[in-house]
Amino acid sequence: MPRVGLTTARVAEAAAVLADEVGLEHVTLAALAQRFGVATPSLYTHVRSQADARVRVALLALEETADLVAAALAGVSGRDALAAVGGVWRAYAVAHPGRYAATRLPLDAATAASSAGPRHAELSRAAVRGYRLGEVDATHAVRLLGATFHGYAALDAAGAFGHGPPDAPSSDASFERVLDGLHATLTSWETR
Amino acid sequence: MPRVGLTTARVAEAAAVLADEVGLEHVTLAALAQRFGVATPSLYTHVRSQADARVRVALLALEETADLVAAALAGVSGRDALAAVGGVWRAYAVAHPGRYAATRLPLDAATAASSAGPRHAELSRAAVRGYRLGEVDATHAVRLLGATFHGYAALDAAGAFGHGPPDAPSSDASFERVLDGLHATLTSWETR
DNA sequence: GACTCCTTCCTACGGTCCATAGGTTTCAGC
DNA sequence: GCTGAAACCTATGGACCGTAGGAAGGAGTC
Repeated sequence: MPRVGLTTARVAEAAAVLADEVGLEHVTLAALAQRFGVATPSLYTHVRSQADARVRVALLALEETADLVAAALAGVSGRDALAAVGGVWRAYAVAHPGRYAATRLPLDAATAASSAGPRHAELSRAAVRGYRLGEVDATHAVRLLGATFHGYAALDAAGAFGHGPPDAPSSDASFERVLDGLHATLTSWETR
Repeated sequence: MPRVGLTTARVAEAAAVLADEVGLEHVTLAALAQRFGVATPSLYTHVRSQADARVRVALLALEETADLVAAALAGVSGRDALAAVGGVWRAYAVAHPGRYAATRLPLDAATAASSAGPRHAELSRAAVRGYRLGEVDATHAVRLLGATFHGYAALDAAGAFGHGPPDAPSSDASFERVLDGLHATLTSWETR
């Protein structure tokens, strides 16, 4: 029997592809094994459990999005920087719904610390650097950005913006207004 | 064998309690049946499937939160109204994590239309009424509020605000700043 | 080129759960 | 007491997770 050449990384990658195709909650080890042409238990050499496989999708997606955000942020500041970060998440959530959902998984402290999460925090701080905020205010701003962008992506993914009347404004239009709002808020962010 | 007296409503209520205790993803029909002292298949008289049970938790939670928001909004406007709506969601997400998670489930169009979702949209519109926005801008504002509050609750629930350094500002403090930001944005929300 | 041994991958298995099929019992109303 | 519609049951099949223990591929050694 020829060996397939499984590795932890290849399993994680396949899990990510599968997640995008069928949704993160349908990423089963059975389906992954079938995709590799391998018996289910063989995967346990490379992944500890089903939950572990999903966490690895999250780590992979966090790395990917961090790279995308870093690239999008190059050479821009102010509202453009906000649009860059928000745009990456919005586009990623549409293009890779399973991976995006994985980024919303709660990670334990050690895993979170060694993930690209801290890099995301750094990138967000960089995105608001142009607004010349203090240390603490920058933290608040990073949280505001994270909450807004992820909340927006989540509502969009859940179809919440499509449940209204047909003449309602488009999600794109609302997103521009959201960026306007964030920009205005950060521009005149007087310290309390 | 004495009958337990199951009804769809009682099953949904039990599912909600269970969801808060063990998490929405662990709401199994087996666990529900055990809680009632009943065989698993007996539940199918009242609920179509496991997914149906979870959707019913969502509908129940949307009703509950709509009532809470309506009560919190009574007699307030402006920033206080924003704080009222946001405060309800934040408190609910902490007090009823399983129910809250259920409110994030995607619903099909018919279910969404007959849920308390439209009432939530109406309530949010009422919350921003004091800012005297136009029809379209009000829609944008409602989306902004929804995205921000739910994104914030999600990040908080995922522990994203606890992964930072120990001297980072509290989640409560950031939330106040978020309210400030939303208030400032809506106050000077010039039409494009 | 045969040997060794680590690793990969296998079969076999037990357990939990969802969901359907079809029978039995409870109980309200007559 | 009778009847019929429920509620609730047992039996069953199927999907999946995860463990145990064995067989086989293949890299490195002599």
